[in-house]
Amino acid sequence: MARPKTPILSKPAIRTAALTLIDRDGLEQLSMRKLAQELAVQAASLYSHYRTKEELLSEVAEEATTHIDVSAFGGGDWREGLAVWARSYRAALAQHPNLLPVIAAGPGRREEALRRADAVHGGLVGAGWPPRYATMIGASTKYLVVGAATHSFAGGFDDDVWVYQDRYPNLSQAHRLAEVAAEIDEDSFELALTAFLDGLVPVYERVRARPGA
Amino acid sequence: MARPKTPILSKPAIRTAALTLIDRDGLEQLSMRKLAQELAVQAASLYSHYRTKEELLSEVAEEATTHIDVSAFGGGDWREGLAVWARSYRAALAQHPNLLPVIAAGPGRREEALRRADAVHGGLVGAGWPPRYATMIGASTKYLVVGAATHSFAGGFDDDVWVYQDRYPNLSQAHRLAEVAAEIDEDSFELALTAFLDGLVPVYERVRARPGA
DNA sequence: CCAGATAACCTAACGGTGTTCGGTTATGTG
DNA sequence: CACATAACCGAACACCGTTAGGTTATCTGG
Repeated sequence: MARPKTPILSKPAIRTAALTLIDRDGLEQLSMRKLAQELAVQAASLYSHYRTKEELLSEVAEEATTHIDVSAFGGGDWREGLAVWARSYRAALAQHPNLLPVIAAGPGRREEALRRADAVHGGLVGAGWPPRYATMIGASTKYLVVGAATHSFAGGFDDDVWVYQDRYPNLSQAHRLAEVAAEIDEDSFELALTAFLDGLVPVYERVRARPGA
Repeated sequence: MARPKTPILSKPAIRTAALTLIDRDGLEQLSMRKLAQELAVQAASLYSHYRTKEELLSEVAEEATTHIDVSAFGGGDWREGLAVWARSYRAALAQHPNLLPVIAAGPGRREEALRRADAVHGGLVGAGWPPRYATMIGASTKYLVVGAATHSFAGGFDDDVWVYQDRYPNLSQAHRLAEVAAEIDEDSFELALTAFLDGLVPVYERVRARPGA
């Protein structure tokens, strides 16, 4: 068999299949051969559309993060802008947890990621933050989101974690609560985000009062 | 050649060589064959000491995190305890940035990591936080540390260059940019940690005033 | 003191990986 | 209608983690 009458592959089709496999079996289970098999094709054929596996994963990541919302900075309310951004960011990561290492590995050459970073930065500056603070706050918020996602989704403790309870008495509470891990994750993230934003308020007032300091 | 007169390998020697290679060439460049070569040995010999590569990496990670300091919870000052923990945690990650994915992948079965988690949890409870909050605060602080480390070390600043331009508009040489990025990372982390801890104070007072809520 | 077990290395191989090379054939273009 | 190109395939390359089975030095029990 050689060239088919109608093309079997396309970049979007490859991306969709890859993301499906990643969601189902995990990132490290994805191989070019398995992906090809899913598409009823040979592995080498994928390289007509993507030059490397890395390039494919990068575009998959880009596609998975398109719904991150940076629009809430419009009103000049930096607190609301950050909160909406952070929550939608986290939601995007939560939708495809197995993809997280790819996204966390950095923006790479993903155009949209840079555009969003620019919107956040501009929104903070527009709301009155000095540029250098805007940089730091944007980075810090990302820390919270990515950090929360990694530790929520990355597995954490093993399943049979009860083994440790007698040896680590203080953790027993945490482990009991691990039954509702998703709820704890959510609450922890909200607590951290709220505390962080609250803690930023006095900094904002201080900086605004004395712009030169 | 068969069994040597004096053993060539040992678990510590393997760990040290592995960490050296990881520091020098990056995590994904480490293979059992290269590691064996560095130790003047065949790859299969490593399996007399470590059952899998994963087990080896886990112990390397454990060794690299031994200096994380959870002792500051002793005085009952939860704010100081968290700050010392977070900063020493971050310092440990910064010392071996290429190892970060292994550490970020979760405590797994690493004894020391669990012991420290227990100490943090116990320290917070001892300082007056309800167990449920202790769990969330411990997790959140880790979010900050791991998130900061992920985006500082793993990120490759090639594409994040624009972020720094407002602060250092004249800086276009990439080699000087690295140190600038490090400085901004440091400042961002400190800002985030301080804001987070500051934001926690009113929560603490609220929770203490009404323990049932 | 010697026998057997064990420890620590070896060579060779298995099944897997990402990727490349050189085909073959259908389609779009001059 | 010729030809370039696009889209597939089969086979292979150089790696990877890991295992099986072999060889030899050292340790241990009788």
